[in-house]
Amino acid sequence: MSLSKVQAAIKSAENSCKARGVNLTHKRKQVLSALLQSEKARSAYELVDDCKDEFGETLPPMSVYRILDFLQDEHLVHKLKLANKYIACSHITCDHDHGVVQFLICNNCQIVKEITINKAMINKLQRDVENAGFQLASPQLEINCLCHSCKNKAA
Amino acid sequence: MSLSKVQAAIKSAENSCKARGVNLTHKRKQVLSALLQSEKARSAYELVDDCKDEFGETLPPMSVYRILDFLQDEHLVHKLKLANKYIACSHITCDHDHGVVQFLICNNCQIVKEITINKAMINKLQRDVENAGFQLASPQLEINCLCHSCKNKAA
DNA sequence: GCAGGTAATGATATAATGTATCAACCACTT
DNA sequence: AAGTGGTTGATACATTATATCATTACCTGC
Repeated sequence: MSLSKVQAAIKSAENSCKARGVNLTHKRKQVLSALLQSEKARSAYELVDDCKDEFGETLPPMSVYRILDFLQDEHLVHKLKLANKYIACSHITCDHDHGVVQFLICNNCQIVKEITINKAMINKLQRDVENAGFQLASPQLEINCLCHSCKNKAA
Repeated sequence: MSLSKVQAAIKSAENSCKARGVNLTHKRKQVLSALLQSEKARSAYELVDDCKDEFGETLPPMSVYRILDFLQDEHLVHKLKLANKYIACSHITCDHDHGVVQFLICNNCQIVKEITINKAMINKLQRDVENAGFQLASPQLEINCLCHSCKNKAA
């Protein structure tokens, strides 16, 4: 993401935090900024390195985990459990309605692509899940995939 | 799963391994058996304990990981990445066509439930994924959920 | 039966990810 | 300035997983 867009996203996140009465501190901004700038999902320890490289901040891993928890509570960051990595929520910069976003995660190189799928489909899935006595944790699925380039390499 | 069903599943696994020219050894059978008997998904280290408790076998974790890799290669076991745990493939005992099985995983207690969903839906998802230049690793999705009892506790 | 090879397992060390706990710091109020 | 709550640091440790080399089991041709 371009630096100017990152700036705008941080600004917007700052506002939404203020509105909710919580504090987007300097270090929380740095972690969020590192995530926004990254093309790929990042692990907590990668974010420690990112903040070191980019801001000269040596955050202990513990703090990064806490900050990630905070950012998740504020819906600014999403954890991809399939990859044990974190990404900035795409809606931060793009608030208009764009269908239901799904995460395609390459099992080989762990690159993440977001696609939108039919809402009717998610609704159907949701009904099936509820009929089984469960409840969808999120309409965003994490989907085990192989990306184009890894698929070709494997062949 | 009842013991007699476990026996039958092991037998069937033995045959399919023989057909493929690989060896379902004693210890591999024990790990598979522990998985089949378990109601829930098990971690590798839990399987170490299971084999100890049940067979008096003290397998080193390294061996369990290798055995799990083998069982996955033979499509006898599936790894749930969302939970970092392993389950026996349901088709081992039940080979007739029963639609597409999906895993519902409770984010709180990690109980796993399998439901079957419409094949048309999976086909549609598959097309969407392929249009994005990706490829489904498996038609079996791992779906972040909350189970009935955890949902009630949370309320 | 046994030398030699391959498959399977053991043992050890270590990496990667994440949590628990208590201490220190900082900002704000009074 | 002292108290208070929120934030961060430091340390220890738990859990999951991999790398590497040694050992054992089994089979095959002789």
